[in-house]
Order: sequence, then C-alpha cells, then structure tokens
Amino acid sequence: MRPGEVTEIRALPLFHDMRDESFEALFRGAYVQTFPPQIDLIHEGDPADFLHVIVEGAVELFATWNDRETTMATVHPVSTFILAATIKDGPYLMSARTLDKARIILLPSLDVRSVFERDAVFAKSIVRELAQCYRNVVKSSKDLKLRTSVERLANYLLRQQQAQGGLPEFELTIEKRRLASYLGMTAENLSRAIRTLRDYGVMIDGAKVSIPQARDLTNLAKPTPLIDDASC
Amino acid sequence: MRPGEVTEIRALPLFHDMRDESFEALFRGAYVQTFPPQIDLIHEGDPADFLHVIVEGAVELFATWNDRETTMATVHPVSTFILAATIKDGPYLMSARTLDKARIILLPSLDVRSVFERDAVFAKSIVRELAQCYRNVVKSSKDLKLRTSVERLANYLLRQQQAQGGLPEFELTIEKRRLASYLGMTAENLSRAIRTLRDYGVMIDGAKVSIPQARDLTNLAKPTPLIDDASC
DNA sequence: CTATAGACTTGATATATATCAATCGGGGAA
DNA sequence: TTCCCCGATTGATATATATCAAGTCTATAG
Repeated sequence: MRPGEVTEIRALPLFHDMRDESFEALFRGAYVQTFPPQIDLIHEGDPADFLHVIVEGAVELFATWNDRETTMATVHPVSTFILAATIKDGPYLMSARTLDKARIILLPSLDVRSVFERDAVFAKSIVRELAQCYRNVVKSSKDLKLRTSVERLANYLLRQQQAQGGLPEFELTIEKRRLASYLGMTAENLSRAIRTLRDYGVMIDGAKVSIPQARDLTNLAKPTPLIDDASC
Repeated sequence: MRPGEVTEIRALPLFHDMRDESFEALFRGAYVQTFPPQIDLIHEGDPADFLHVIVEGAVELFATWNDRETTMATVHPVSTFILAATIKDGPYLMSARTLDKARIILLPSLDVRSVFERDAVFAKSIVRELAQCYRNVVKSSKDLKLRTSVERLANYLLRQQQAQGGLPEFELTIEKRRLASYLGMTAENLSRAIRTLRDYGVMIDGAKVSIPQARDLTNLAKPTPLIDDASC
C-alpha cells in the first residue's frame, strides 16, 4: 500500500479515531488490488468476505432480480462500501463492478469484526457511519416514492451542482444510462426528462450541464434537506 | 413503567447485552405515554429528542413532500424506532403517527447518546441494529426499483404468510390504503392488483387472505432472500 | 483517416399506473 | 335497528413511463 493512501484512509471518519494498534491489525491482512474497468468485484448473495475501500477509480453498486438490473449507487475515492454486510456477516445485498480502472483495498471481514469487538472507538465510528448510510438510503427511498422521474432528475442536478461548488456550469460524473438507472427510469426517459428541463433553464450537452438561472428549476425541484442533503 | 414491560424491553437485542448500570441510566429519564389513535408523534424535520420504544399498539412511519405522503413502515411492539436520528443528533427524516391506541416509551436522545459513549457493549448492539435497519431499507429499495406493483404485492403476501406461520389463511395487519402507500401505489391500483392475483390462486376478502395453493403465486413473485428475508 | 461499436436521442407505440367519479358495503353511533 | 361515514371497489379516462425501432453522434481501434 502506498504511504499517501494509508494517510488518506486513516483520515476517513470510519478509521480516524481508532487506536493505532487496531488500525494496524486491520491493515496487516489487507490486500491491495488494481482492477480494469467493467470487472465484477462483488456478486450479491455471496458471503461478505471483505470490506472494500476504494482509493482510486469508480465503482458501481447495483442490484438484480429476475433479469432486471438497477444502479443503487456509485462510489468514489476515498470511501468504503458494504460495511453492513461485513458487520452482520451476512450475504452481500448488492453487486459491485468497476467503472474505471480502480485501486481497491480489501480488508478481511473477519479482521473487521474482531477489531470491532475489541476497539470501542472503532465501534462508535461504525455506528456513525452506518447511521449515515441508513439515513441516506431512507432519503433515496423518499425520493423514489414521492417524486416523479422529472422531479428526481431536477433535484439530482441541483445536488450535483452543489457538490461541485455551486457554479452554473458543471459536469455529469456518471454515464447517462447509469444515471437513468440510478434515478429509476430508462435511458430513453432520461433523454426526454432532460428535454423537459430545457423549459426550466437547464442546458445539457453531453456531460456538460449549464444552469445559468436556477430559479425555475428550483421551483420545480423543491429540494429539501430531508431528502437532498447528503450529510444531514 | 410496568415490570413486565421492562423485562420485555430488556430482552430486545438492542438492550439485552448492555450493563445493568447503563440500562438503568437510560430508563431513569424515560417517559411512558399512552396515545389515542391517529396522533402525530413525530414530525419530520424536527430535532430527534427521543428514541421511541413501542410496547403496545401500532405506529406508522411516513414521509411527506410537496403535499404528497407515503408510508415507509409500520412498527409493532416491542421495538424501537428512529435510532439513527437519535444517534446522529439529526432531524427526523420520517414522521410518525399512532394507528391504534399505543403505549410508547420515550428515551431522551441525550441519554441514549451518553450511554452509547460510555457503554461499549451498547454501542455494539447499536451497530447490529443499525446494520439490520440499513439492510432492510436497501431491500425495500430493491423491491421498489426492480419490481412492478403486482410483483411487490405478491411478494408482500408471501412474506406476510411466512411471518404469520405459513398457513394458507392469514390476515392483513394493515389497512389496504396504507398497504397501497407502503407498496408505492394508489389504493385503487391495489384493488386491481388484488384482482390480478386471483388468477394466481389468491383470494382476499376484507382482511382475510387465503392462498390454498401458493405455486402460481410464488412463480409470479419469485421471492429471494436478498429482498424478502427480513432478517438476512 | 476510416470503420465501427456503443451511447445517446428521437419518434411511435404499448403498458403501467394515477386520477376522477360513482357506487358499494360494513362497522359504529344514536 | 337505522343511518351515516369512510374505506374499498369499479369503471372511464388521463398521464407517466417503458418498449421497440430507427437514427445520430462520438470516441477510438485499426
């Protein structure tokens, strides 16, 4: 593992406060791997053998049923994924594949659980992380159940704009077909939703988004922290 | 608080393993209240001042946005709700109202957090509880995104059947309009979905459900533990 | 530079779901 | 018991969303 990476990982809320000894115990058994794009990392239903930490690239979490597939989230560095399955020692509920070339650290679930048992500070950090994850999924459920697809897109754009600094111009960080799936619609429908948002002052060309005047869009989107704030 | 109640609550996974001292500290400041039906207990957006424990009756968790409302879950005794907001010291993401007359124990969030800080065993139980909650919401998201409304109903019926002992006859424990909202459809559509399931051997009369032969229904529903097992 | 594959878009159409309006029907309250 | 309210159902219709079938664009391998 690269020294800079270790520092970055140690700085994550999940690992920041744990004892040095625990951190070392956790990363002693770690594997580091680099994967090409479009590689399946995790298959839902398999036992959760590793907690994953992405340090480079991008990973898509998706779920399947009855030959259908839906994007649940995309994960970017530096962050962890599938903590809950690791802790519960249960099967993965989601699958994961690399989108870009990705560097990933694999922490054996056994080690995570044993450090969790011994280090109370780590346990508390896990609580905070899980509470956050839980609340984010609840928000996403509300988004799905309470909003139409155009409204979901409108709010997604406003959230992305904020996340990238709030400027009127920004870029989509995810392919449109994946965005469609993430937002719970088809790619064709996303195209039409984008068209609909023209009337609300949104211009999208390829991955470039421009919202010179967000008033109309915000009026339509009606964002609320109780759905759209990632950290609340 | 009634002695039997204390025993029941102590038996919950969340409170079972904690130190006696912590348990007492937690319940010293507890309020017990009895509410009539249809009372708003919690309003989303408000600060999470209490962790709630329901010991009698039934509570609906719901969410609203832009004059729309959706049922997120119904809670039955004995269990807790809104642990995540309490731990994060964040605003409630969901509202709650009593469905029946309900007896509820209110644990001040401040106390929950301070015991959480001091009692490592309690912290670990919280981890397990939150991991479970998180996974359940993920399952529910998959249900929503991957299945049509008839498929969701079919799987809901099979889950209820299992939960009530697996017999061919059982009862709906929730009003149909709430069930509709929970499943992400309108009441009218639920009626039609029920009609559709007649062809698959499901008879529903009022709250009575009869599935003499589950083969066709199961064939349609295609249940999977990765969506439909509450405890995996 | 060209060919090509894959993503994206567009239009036509089908299906799923919501809305509106009317009616039905059962469980209290008087 | 009768009435009344409210949830449930049904039918007609509207809207949202998906599907299918061409096309267009664009990045990239050869």
